[in-house]
Amino acid sequence: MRWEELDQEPCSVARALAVVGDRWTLIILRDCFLGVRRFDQFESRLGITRHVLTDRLKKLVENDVLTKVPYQEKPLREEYRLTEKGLALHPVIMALVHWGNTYMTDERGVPLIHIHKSCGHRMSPVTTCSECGEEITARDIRVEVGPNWERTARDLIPKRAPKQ
Amino acid sequence: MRWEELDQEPCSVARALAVVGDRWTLIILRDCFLGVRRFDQFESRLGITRHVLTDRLKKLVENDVLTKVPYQEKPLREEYRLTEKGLALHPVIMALVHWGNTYMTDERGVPLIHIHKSCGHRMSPVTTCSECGEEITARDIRVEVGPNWERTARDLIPKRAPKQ
DNA sequence: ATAGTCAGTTCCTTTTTGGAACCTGTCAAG
DNA sequence: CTTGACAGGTTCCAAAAAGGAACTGACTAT
Repeated sequence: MRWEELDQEPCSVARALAVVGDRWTLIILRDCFLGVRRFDQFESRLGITRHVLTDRLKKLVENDVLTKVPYQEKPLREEYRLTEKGLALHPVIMALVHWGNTYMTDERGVPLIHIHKSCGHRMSPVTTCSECGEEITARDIRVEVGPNWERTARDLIPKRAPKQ
Repeated sequence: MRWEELDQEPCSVARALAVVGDRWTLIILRDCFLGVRRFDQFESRLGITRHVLTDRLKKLVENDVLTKVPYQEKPLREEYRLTEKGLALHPVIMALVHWGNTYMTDERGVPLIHIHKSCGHRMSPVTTCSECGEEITARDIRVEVGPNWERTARDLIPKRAPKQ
C-alpha cells in the first residue's frame, strides 16, 4: 500500500499510524500532554512551519484526537485540547519516553521525570498483562489472527514465524 | 528545530522519534515483531518502495535497533533481526496496537489478538507504575524537569501548565 | 496612527517519496 | 552454455511534502 492507504490495512498498528505516524504528529502530542494548547506556542516550541502545523492540527481534530475550544470571542480564538481518544495515547508517549530515557540519554541523565501523583514516587511505565498483571516483554506474547479475520489478516503473520 | 535535529533535543520523546518517528519505520518494526526478517518480505508485505526500505533498514541498523545476520554465504545474504534495543520498543508497538484496537476497528473486531504465553489468556497491554504497580493514565502523572536539566529543559514545561 | 497579537494563508524552493527499470552475484534447468 | 530466477540492492525521474519567508485579517494597547 501507499502511506495514505494505511488506515484501510487490517492491522491496528497501521491504522493508528495512519493518524499519528508522520514526522511531527507525535511531537505535537507530546506538547499537548505537557499542557500546550495554542497555535503560537506549538510553533515557537517546535520550530515546525506554520503550514505543516496547521495541517497536522486539522488532521488531529478530524480524527477526534484534539478538539478546538474557544477561549475568547472578538476575535474568535480557539485552543486545541486532547479528547479522551487523545488522552488514550498517553501509553504510547510514555513508552517512547521510557525507551528514549533508556537508550538515548547522555551523561546528564533524563531531561524530564514523571511523578505518579497517587504514590508520590518518580516512576517509569511498565507494560503488564491485563489478565494476570505480570510484566510483559516481546518474548512473552504470541500473536494470532482475530476471530473474524481468518481470510483477510492471515497473511499478516509470516509463514514460519521464527523465534526472536 | 528542523526534523533532522530532533535527536539533539532535551526530550526523550524527540530523541526516540528521531529514530522511529518517520512515516514507515514503526510499520517496518511491526513486521519485525511478527517475525519478518528479509528485504523482499518487507517489500512485498508493505508495498514500500525499495529505495525507502533500503534507507530505513540502514538507519535502523545504524541506530542499533536492527542487526544484519548472514543466513547464507555465496552469495552473501543477510537478514535483519531485532536487537535488545529493538525488542525494547515492544511496549510502543503494543500501546499503538491497543489504541488502534480501541478506536480504529470496524464491526469485524480486532485483526490480531495477543496471547500471554505464561498465563495463556488473550491480553491487552496495561501501563502501570514501576513503583506501586497501579495502572496509570495521563491524569495520574506530574512532569518535572530532571535533576541536571534546570537550565536546558525548563522551557519544555509550559508556564501555566493547565490541567487536562 | 502605529505597533503588536493570534491564527492562519500564499508563494516559492528544497527534500523526500513513489514508481519503474536496471545491476550484480549465484544457482538450477534445459 | 545459454536462459531464467532470486535476493538485495542502485539509478533515474516525476510527484508530493516540508522548509522558509512574507502577507492577511480581526482585533487590542499605546
